[in-house]
Amino acid sequence: MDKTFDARTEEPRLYAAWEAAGAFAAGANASRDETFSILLPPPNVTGVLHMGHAFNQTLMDVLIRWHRMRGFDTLWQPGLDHAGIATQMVVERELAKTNMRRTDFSRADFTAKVWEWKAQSGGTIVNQSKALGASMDWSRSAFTMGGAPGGGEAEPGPNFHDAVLKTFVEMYEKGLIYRGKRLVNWDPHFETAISDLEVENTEIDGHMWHFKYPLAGGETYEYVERDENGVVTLRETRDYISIATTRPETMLGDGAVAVHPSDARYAPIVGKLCEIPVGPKDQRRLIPIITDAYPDPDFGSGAVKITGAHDFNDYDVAKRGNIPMYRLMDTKGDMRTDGAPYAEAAAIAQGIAEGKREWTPEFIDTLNLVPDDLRGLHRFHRKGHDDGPQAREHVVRQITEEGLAVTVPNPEWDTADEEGRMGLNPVLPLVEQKKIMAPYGDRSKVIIEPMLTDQWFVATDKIVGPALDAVRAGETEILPEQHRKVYFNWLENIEPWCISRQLWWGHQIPVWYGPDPSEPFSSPPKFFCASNWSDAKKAALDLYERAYPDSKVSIEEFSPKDDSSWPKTHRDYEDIRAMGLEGFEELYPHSKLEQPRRWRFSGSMDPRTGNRSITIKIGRDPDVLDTWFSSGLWPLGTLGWPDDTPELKRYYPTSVLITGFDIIFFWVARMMMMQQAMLPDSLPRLEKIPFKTVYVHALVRDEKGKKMSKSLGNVLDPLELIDEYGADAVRFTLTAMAAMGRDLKLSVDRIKGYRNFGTKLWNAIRFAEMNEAYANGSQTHAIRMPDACQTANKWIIGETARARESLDAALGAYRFNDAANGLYAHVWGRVCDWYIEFAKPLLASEDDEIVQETRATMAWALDQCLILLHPVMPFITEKLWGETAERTKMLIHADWPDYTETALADAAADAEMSWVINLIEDIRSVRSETHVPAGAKIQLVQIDLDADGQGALDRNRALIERLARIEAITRADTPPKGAVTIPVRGGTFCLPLADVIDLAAERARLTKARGKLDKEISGLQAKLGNAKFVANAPEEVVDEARARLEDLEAEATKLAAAQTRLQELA
RNA sequence: GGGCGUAUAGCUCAGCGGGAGAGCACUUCGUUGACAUCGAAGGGGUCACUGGUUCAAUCCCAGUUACGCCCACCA
Repeated sequence: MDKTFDARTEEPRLYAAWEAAGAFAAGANASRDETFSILLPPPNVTGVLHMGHAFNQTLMDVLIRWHRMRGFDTLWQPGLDHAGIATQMVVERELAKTNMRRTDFSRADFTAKVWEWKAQSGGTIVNQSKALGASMDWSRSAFTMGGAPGGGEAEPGPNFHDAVLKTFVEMYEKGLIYRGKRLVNWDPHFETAISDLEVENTEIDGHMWHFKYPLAGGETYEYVERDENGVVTLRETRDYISIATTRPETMLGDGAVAVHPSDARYAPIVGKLCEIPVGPKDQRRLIPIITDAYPDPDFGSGAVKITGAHDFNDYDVAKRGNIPMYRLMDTKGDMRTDGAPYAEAAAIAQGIAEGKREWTPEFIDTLNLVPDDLRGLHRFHRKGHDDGPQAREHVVRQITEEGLAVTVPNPEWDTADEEGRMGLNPVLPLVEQKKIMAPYGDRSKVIIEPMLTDQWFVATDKIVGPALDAVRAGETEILPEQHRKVYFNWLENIEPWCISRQLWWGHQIPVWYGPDPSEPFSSPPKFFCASNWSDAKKAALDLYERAYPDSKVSIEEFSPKDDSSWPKTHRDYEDIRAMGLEGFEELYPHSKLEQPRRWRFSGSMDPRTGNRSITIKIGRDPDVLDTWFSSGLWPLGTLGWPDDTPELKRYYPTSVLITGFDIIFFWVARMMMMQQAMLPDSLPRLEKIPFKTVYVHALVRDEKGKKMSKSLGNVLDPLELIDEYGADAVRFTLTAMAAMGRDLKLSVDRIKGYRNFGTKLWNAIRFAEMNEAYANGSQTHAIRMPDACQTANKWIIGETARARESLDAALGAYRFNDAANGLYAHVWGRVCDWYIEFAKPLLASEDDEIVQETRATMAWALDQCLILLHPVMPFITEKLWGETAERTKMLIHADWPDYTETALADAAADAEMSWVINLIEDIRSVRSETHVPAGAKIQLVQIDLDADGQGALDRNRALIERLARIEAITRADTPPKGAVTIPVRGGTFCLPLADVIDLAAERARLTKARGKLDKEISGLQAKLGNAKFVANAPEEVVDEARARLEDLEAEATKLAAAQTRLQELA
């Protein structure tokens, strides 16, 4: 055997052997009925393996391998997530390299490109997981877009597409999914809505501007400010109301100014109109001053402008107060360019404000209240763009120039002399530099714009109940427990989930739109929700035939050439208007197309027969579903649902989900809701819940505790680490550091240390090989636990049983760090440090029985190490397993032991070996402290010894002599002069070191030892002297203290005697 | 603003009601035929602070301080 394990060449070979043997397949090595199943949280197709994956896959693999060896019917279900935005982004970036954009392609052509990309470079992460040793059942690999159009036959795994559409349709039919115009988070970069969870709030340096909204008609009022005691601190006549804002560009869409009902300062002007101070002077809009509970009188001026279409708070206020809302921006977040010129739009809005006409939701999109000079500009100036001032900057400038900014005195004005004041302004506009929280898209890193658009939502409040109940009842256990609270907190306050995305890559929403028969040319549309075209068509035909009994109805699919954006831009709107109504006006003269439609309604009447025929084109919603909607179906979808597959019966509910805390909301909570919503009510609750346990692991950080990130350059690449130290070392490190509930700081030193641990094991086996422990005369003997006589052999058998029990207990409780550390301590600290050393003299024995027994014990004990270590360090252990003997099974399928400490441990042997170990350690310690050369052999003198001690000494003489480097053990009645005393349980030993001993050093040693002993003795005495302790403490605690005191006192006596002798010597 | 968490050896962290632990680092010694990716011995801690509960507190409770993280709409 070589001196070390060559991980780089051996690991891939071993992995290939496992794969070739089908060792990972579901049910492989199953010898009992119980199942154990884990779903891999599907990595993004775009993904590469990072430390987080390595960590979470290691933990899963440990559990899977452990259960597989225990004979469970295991399934580790792998797969990939199509990752809508992320993937589309990657492919668009690729296209950008050749100066192409997504919109240069048709939707079908673009998605074909994505599929192509997926086939080429998607899923590299799969092979990377293999390097880690992950034993997933690759034959069952799933994909969240599996079965979707464009994927082709090559796409393996279950038909996820069918499952997703079925889910949508069912949820729609049950009223769990609805469409509505609501304020959503809009990503202007990707031009899509995103969910609340995809928004990251980040603190940035912002400004707060203060502007004056003049009262209509130059009206004035007494503005009075008072302190807490009601004393007037400011009184002035004002003709304006002061507003603070961080987003001046949204002023254009204001519908009102709100103050708190209790705010006395503004009471005189509530109900009056004020003017938005932007736009052409003669077309300024007037808006009402209203009251609402939302404004905080103590913040800013206490007055808030209400822009319902671009702010979540304002949206609520506007809905409460029926305040008009106007969308100001297009899908890119630029100021709108569509619709009528400003003058026309403003006049209509003015009519609404004055109560002359009613505001309807249609105005949100049809009225463009952006002044002509600002149309087409960006919302605000973007850092790093050299395109000058944008809407925000212009608004601020215009207001300031007009003198409508709230001002503060210019500090320079006061200090300047008269001449210096030339060209200075006595006052400056009030602009506060302020930290503000800005919403960013988690992928685009662009500021999110709240936008009023039509989207699809899941009525989460209707499906959240079972997800909460399952955890509350403990039917799903969340570990560590602190995450339960986080889970509850989020679910108890859950908001509707926006699931539509204006992307191309994803599951297209299975809803077709058609006209309402009573109002075929105006909104709202009729929905035909069906999982395929023919069902949708059938539903449409059914509806329209009933609606138009006199006509012959035919249904066709509407397919616009370009359905790239939704909602439609102005240009699309014009196009559609131009396409006209195809000759049906006579029948429905009131029709007026005001909005883009995804349907066509046309008809004709034969003037001779009077027969009417109607053609209706219904069009499919171009949007796709949020990726998390499909990954939310991961448990059912991967197992073949909606078909009633054997896998579904067998492996659902799954045993444990291992995932990071960052996706508890995104994924875990949604899976908990969706599986239970989709499984039939007739199923027992426990059979609907997707996981018995959710183990939430912490974050892997760098060694300084920083989050690993590309921009910081502190990313540790698991593949590089595996290449350098081997997968086993990386796995062991991650397992050993996986203490529940705490982030782990990963350092290369630690990995190196565990690589050394592998080498240690390797060399222990090498030693056994050299000593023919495994050979035993025949090539293929079975390695069985021997019936040992030698104390050391009995002892290691008991220790092994202990190690197995505590390992199983640790893994059973997901205490991975305890599992790894226990293994480390057993293999290195007990087997290598002590047992192999003990075995050396035994193997050198002239008694062949002792030699054979020791060989057999060693082979067995080391075999157990291989078995117990295998889940954590699969490669090196499998290699050694094959190296040492001809085996009937690979280690990956070896039987996990079930022996117990009770059955195997021998208390007498344990006591004896700990006596021996203590003696050896004491002798070594004295040798080292008295500077006896390490190589020198010395005498050991036994002074007195009780029967147990004598027996232990006699039985282990060879071990003690070898490990403590003792020349010979002799007896004496009294310690020789100058000897160093070594008290042991039941006796005293001496090391006659008169010629080498340093009296002063020995005196110091004894004094120190006494000091330590005395301190502990007096502590124990005080404790035992306390009547309350004796009365109240459990009996065994008191007994233990007494016994310990006795031991310590005996030792102290011996040390005292040694001190006296030393004194006499001097 | 709400919630959660963490403070233990120089560093990274276990432990968590009855004797302060591990790995790394450090010091000294060591070519004892498994292993220098090693072995042996050792130094190093008022277990953040203040109170409380208890016969007993690093551990439980309350508060303080410091540092993290998550959620949230203060214009």
